[in-house]
This record gives sequence, structure tokens and C-alpha cells, in this order.
Amino acid sequence: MPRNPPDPARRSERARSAILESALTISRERGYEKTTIEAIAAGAGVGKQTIYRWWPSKGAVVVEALNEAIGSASEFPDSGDVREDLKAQMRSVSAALGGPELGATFRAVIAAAQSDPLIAEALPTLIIEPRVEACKRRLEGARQQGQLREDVDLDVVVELLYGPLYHRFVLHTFDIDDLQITRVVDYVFSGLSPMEHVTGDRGELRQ
Amino acid sequence: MPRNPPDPARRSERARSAILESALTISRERGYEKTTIEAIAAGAGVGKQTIYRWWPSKGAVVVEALNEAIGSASEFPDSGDVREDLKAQMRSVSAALGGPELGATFRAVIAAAQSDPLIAEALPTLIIEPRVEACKRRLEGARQQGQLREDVDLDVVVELLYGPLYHRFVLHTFDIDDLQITRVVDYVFSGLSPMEHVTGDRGELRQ
Amino acid sequence: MPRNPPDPARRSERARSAILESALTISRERGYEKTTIEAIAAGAGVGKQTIYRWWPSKGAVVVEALNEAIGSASEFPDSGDVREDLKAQMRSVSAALGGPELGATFRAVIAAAQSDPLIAEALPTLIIEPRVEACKRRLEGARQQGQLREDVDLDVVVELLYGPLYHRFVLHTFDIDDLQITRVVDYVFSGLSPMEHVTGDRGELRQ
Amino acid sequence: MPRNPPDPARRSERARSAILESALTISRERGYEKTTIEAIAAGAGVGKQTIYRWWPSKGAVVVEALNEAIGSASEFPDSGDVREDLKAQMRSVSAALGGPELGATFRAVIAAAQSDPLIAEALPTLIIEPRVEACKRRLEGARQQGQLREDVDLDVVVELLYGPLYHRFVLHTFDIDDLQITRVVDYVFSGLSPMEHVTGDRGELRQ
DNA sequence: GGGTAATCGAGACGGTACGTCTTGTCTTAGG
DNA sequence: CCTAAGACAAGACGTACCGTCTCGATTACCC
Repeated sequence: MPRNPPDPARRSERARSAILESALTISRERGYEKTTIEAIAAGAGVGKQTIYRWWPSKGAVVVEALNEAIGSASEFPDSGDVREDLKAQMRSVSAALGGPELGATFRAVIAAAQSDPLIAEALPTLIIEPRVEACKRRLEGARQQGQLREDVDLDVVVELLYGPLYHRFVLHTFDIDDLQITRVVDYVFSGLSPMEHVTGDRGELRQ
Repeated sequence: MPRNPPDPARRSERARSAILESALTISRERGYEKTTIEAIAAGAGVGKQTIYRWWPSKGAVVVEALNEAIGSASEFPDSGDVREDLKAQMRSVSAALGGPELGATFRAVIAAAQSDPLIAEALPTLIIEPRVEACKRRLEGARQQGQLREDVDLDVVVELLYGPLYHRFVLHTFDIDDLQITRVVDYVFSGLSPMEHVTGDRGELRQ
Repeated sequence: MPRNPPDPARRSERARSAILESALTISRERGYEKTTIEAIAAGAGVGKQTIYRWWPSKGAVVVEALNEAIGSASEFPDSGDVREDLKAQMRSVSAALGGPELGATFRAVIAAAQSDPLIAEALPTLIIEPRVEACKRRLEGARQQGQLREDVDLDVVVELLYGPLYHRFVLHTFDIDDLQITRVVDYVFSGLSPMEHVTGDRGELRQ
Repeated sequence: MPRNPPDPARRSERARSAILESALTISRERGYEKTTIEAIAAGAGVGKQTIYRWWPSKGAVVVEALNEAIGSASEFPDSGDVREDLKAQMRSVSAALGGPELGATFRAVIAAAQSDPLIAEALPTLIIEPRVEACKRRLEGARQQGQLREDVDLDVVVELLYGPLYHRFVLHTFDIDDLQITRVVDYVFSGLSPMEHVTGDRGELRQ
């Protein structure tokens, strides 16, 4: 006697968006750990069952809410200069991570992903990958314009760029700042080996 | 009539270590968020009051437990070839993170640090910084041997090297593997800009 | 814009009888209080709205179901000996109350009557009174044959006879048995006052 | 791993009596079916768990509350005239059953006993039997004074007396009134058979 | 015999209460 | 006094039903 999954066609869009909005608001106001499904439901004017029908856990609601809040807005700029475009985009990621709006919620989602398998799956799928793909598309463009070596693995390049940001974010070592971003991009493009080779244009590795 | 603080002289060492051990086990098994004081007490064969008497919060118990468990940082190898030394060290970090024992524990700490300020402070101080310093010492040695540019910020270099590993670890995008490690080190040293002339030694950027 | 009442002509007979059958089954199996409209609907393979369209409450469904199920009252036997006829009839009532089928159903109705005004009205009217009347007719016959005092209130006599059975049935003190029935009838006819001279026919008040 | 039953020695008397009082009040005010454990707990200023710890169900709380409310007060009067003493006691039972204070709650408990095995056991044990025993003691006294035949089964006599009251109470046929009580007692003592024997003192079987 | 209106099965919806679990405080008994 | 054990008030958990509502998809009546 298998439990039928609910029929998405009958789903109420009004309820869905009210829930996501309520989830984000409450998460922001009292922190993720003190966010309860009861409160999300009350805040959205919705029965608890409506949440349990469509999401498996509090975390799942919050990831989805977070994803909608960040927006699909992450399309990369393309000014022709890949280094500057990356820095600009990384600065906006940094602002989002550090800002009071989404930062704390994003932290909480990362925390939840460490023990909740459902979120461990949703976080990369829903939030990380689409933005990684956007970054890879920009890098691919740069490669075709000769700003990037032909043979690099773009997945690793993305990790080289954003990994340092997340390193600070999750390990609480330093705040992410423009200086870190500048150096990360410049080091990654120019390399750490003593310059036996010409980097071409911008060897400005100081400060 | 002020509440007298408990007298440390009368404290039961047996209870203390049973609590720390139980906290660690449960944190590892079900994640930090699902770790409850009730369960720690039950697992330690101890009354809840004994925990509340000596620690202010669940987080405080867990940091103390972790601090005792992880032990001190190991020194970097120095074979003369900084790239290979880094790869070796990163592989051993990768093995630890991926292993079932320390990996799960470390996930729990990272998760806890995202919401508990006590752990947010203890994690970089006690755990991360000593290891970063060891790495920086090795890099400094490399710099003096001419394997590293003079002007780079070593903190950022450490983040460039380990950030990609943590990126995979906390965001659950891919498993950390040797290939990633190889590429990270090589890209970071050689740079991503197209090589106008070969760096001489190891241009082996394929595979 | 008044809500049109449903049109009885279009009513599905299949649904109606499936609902009544399901209501009776569930009422019998888990008791009236734990009978839910949800379960009746599911058991009948019917939408909940179909029940709410035609009945105002759970109680209404159950009375209607019971009314169809119990059938009409049977006539009393008349062997000429009113005591024996009463005992015989009371034994058959006792068997019905004690039996798993009607007993459980009847328990459910009695329970329902204590809280649902609809059933509180229907139970005496539809179920009790016809049977009381049959009993009273037999007692009237006995009176005319000189087996019963002229001046007794037959309603009270019926209660004297059947009250003890229901006392055991609803209060769960003892099981109804032949011994109780025999004694009830004999005590009622012979009286409890010490016999100053024997009644002639059946003074057999022992065992 | 057997669940330890709670230790009665540690039980809070304050909580216990607040719960029973709250249960009775709410039961009276909104009816048994609409009485919820949630409301009882709130009304008593008590956690729900404290109710669930000591009672298995809502019904059990209400039976106990009812029992305390009725009071042990049921000792029988002994004026020397057993008929009058019985009538007096039956009138007070009738007043309790019919009264707005306990009548509705008692109905609900009887209803619950029809489907809840726990209440089916508690109702006779806790409430009925102590009062039946008191009645039997009075009847035994009457027997020793020669007001009652030697050979009657007192359990059946009690049922003969109270059965008719409960018959009206649970089947909703008539209201219990003084006339019924008078007739029940008189019929039971004098017997229904035409008077071939002298009843001694009071053959007043009219009206 | 085709249009249309109401019933049907199904089930999502906003709610209330359920019975369980955990929290942090308070109380009891024993060493 | 400190310990373990655990009752306590509070309140969130995830589930079950409530009674209402909205869906297509059959009916069954009326033109």
C-alpha cells in the first residue's frame, strides 16, 4: 500500500510562496535553529500539513527559500576582461555571504548540510551548481578569447576562485574582503612560481 | 542570597570524561543539531543536572570534547620540493576529511560553528590556525629557496590551496580526490594565464 | 445567492449504501468515538464531500446505518406462563447483547446517544420503544389472565425486568447470564419481603 | 529495555488535583467530546506530559475526576425502614445523574466505557462497586432485621433497584423521577404476583 | 442526441488536537 | 554537599481528522 506522492498540479502557488517568504523572514529574525515549522506555518497563514506535504524538513524549506532569495541574478558580467568580471562577481557573492540578510541563513544551510542528507543533496544541486555553471560559461568565453590556458579543468578553476571565500566563511578565520578577492584572482591567473615567464599584461602582484 | 558556584574541587573526573566521550560519540553519529543534552547524559550514565552544572550550553560541551579529541597539529614534511610536499600534506588532510571517524566529527564541528558563537571562536583558534601556521612555515621555506614569488600573501596562498578542498567538503559537490589536489597545486603555481613561454620545470598541466 | 440543497433525484444509491455499510463496520470495529468521517469515506471508496453533502454529522450517518441494520422488533412468545416467556425473551436479548455482532453495534449506539442529540432521540424512538411495547402487550395479556397484579405501571415493570440487564451491559460489572435472568424475574414476581405464607406456585427462590 | 513506570512517591499533589479540577470544569463547560487534554493541561497550568505520565487517556482523567466529585459520601442512611432509606438514596443518585453538574459528564464516561477498555474497567471498579457495596451493607442490615427474605442474591437486588434508573438514563426513554423510584422499590419488595400473601405493612401499591 | 448542470472520487487547503520528545529548572534519596 | 534520577512547565515535533474547497470525469436530465 504505497503512499501516493502529492499531485503537483493541485499545488497552491499562494501557499508555496507565502511559506518561503515566511521561512526566510523568521530565519532572519530569530536564527535558523530557533526557526520552527510551527512558526513558519503560522507566519504564512498556512496549515502545518501543507508544509509537510511538500517539503521533507525545515531545512528543505529554508534551502528553497534561500535559493529564491538569492535569485537567478547570478549571470556573469562580460566586460571583456575576465579577471575584473570575476572580481566583481566574487565581491557580490562576498556581500551576500557577509550581509545580514542572507549570510546567517546561508551559514545555517551549510551547517544543516553536514548532517541532513537531504540538504546535503539539495544545497549543491539547487544552489551551488547553477552558479558554478554560470561561472564556467564565463571562463569558457575567456578561454576562447585567449585569456585562459586551453588545458585547465574549469571545475577546479571555480573551486580555486570560490574555495578561499568559503574557507573564510565556514571556518571563521577572517572576514572576506576585497583584498582577498583581488589577490585570489591575481595569484590564480599569474601563478605563484617566480616569474620566469611573462604574464603579459598585469604583473601587479603587489598589495 | 547569591547562588554559589559549584566547587571544582568536588568535581567528579569520572563524570566529566564520560560526558565528553558521550558528547563526541553522539555528535559524530547523529550530527550536532540532533545532539541533545538528554542523550549525552543518558549515554554518559549521568544526570542532566551534572551537565548543566558545569557547562553553559551544549556547544561548550562539544568544543571541549573536540579539543581533547583532535590533538595537536603535525609538522609539514620538507623534501625540498614544495609542490610535492603540499600535495602529500593535502592528501593526508583529504584522507582525514573523507574518513568516517574524523570526517564526521569535523563536519559536526563545522556545522556547530555556523550557529554557536562559542564554537565559531574555538574552531579557527584551536584547530585551524596551528595547521595554517605549519603550512605557512613550509611555504616560507620554499620562498627562501626561490620556489615561490617573493611578494605573495601566504595567508591567501593557504586559502588557495585548502579552500578548494573545503569547498568540496562542506558544499558536497564532489569527493576530494588526488586529481583535484594535483591540479589545485599545479594551477596555483603555474597560473591560469596562457603560457607565453614554458616555466621550465613542470608544465605538466595535463591530467 | 442561496446554496441550493442537493437534488435527491441525482443521488447515487451505490454511494449511499456503501457509506452506511462502511459506517456500521467501522463503528463496530473501533467504537463510535474513534469512527471518523475520513475512515468511513475511505472504507466506502467515496469522497468525503459525498458524505458531507447528504448527512449533517457523523452521528446522522451512524443512526441511519443502524436503523437499516437492526430491523424490526419481534413479537413476544405466549406460552401461557408469563414468567417463562419473559425469561425466554430476556435470554434472547442477553444473547444479542453479549454476541460480538449486535453487542458491539449496540454499544456504539448507546455510546453515541450519550453525546449526540440526534442519536439520543433516535435510540428510544426507533429501537427501544417498539420492543418495550411488545413486552407491555405480553404483560397486559398476563394481567388479564390473573398472573399480574392489576395496579402495576407496566412501563416500570419493563424497566424492572430489563434495567438489570442494561445495568450489567453498560456498566461492565458482570456478564449477563441465565442465573441473573431467572432471579430477576422471580424476585420481581415474588417480591423481596419475607414470605409470610407461600405464594403457592413457585417459591423456588434458591439458586 | 523496559520503560520504568513513574514513581508515585515523587508525584506532585498540586499538579494532580489541579488536573482533576480542570478536567471536570472543562468537561462541564464544553462537554466531554470537546474536552481536550491540551485544554485540561492549559487550564491546570500543567505540561501535557504530566497528564500523559499519570493517566493513559482523557477518559481516565475524567473518571477519576468524576469519582472525586461524587465523593465517598455514598454511605447509606439507616432509619430502620429499608424501603424509605433506599428511596432516599435513589433520589440522591437520581439528582446527581439528572443534574447539570455531573449528569453530562457521567453520561460521557458511560459512553467512553463502551469502546475504551481502560474505562470499561475503571468505571465499575472505581465508581460503581464501592457504592454497590454500601447498598449491599444496608440491605444486609435489613435482612438481619427481618425486612428482607433470607435467600436473595443481594447483587441482583441492587441491580433490580438501580437498573431501572440507568435504563432511563442511558436509553433516554424517560426522565428519572420520584414516582419511578417509589414504584421500583415498592414493586420490588411487594412483588408483582397478585397478592395471595400478606405484604405485612404497606400494600400501598397505588399511585 | 448534445448541452449542461449536478454528483461523483479524489485530495489540497487552513486548522485543531493528538501523543511524543526535549528543554532547562526543581525536587528527592542516597552516599 | 554532590550525585543520579527523574518529575515538572513549556512548547515544538510530525500525524490524523476536521469541514471546506477545487478539480476533472462521469452521469442523467432537458431541450
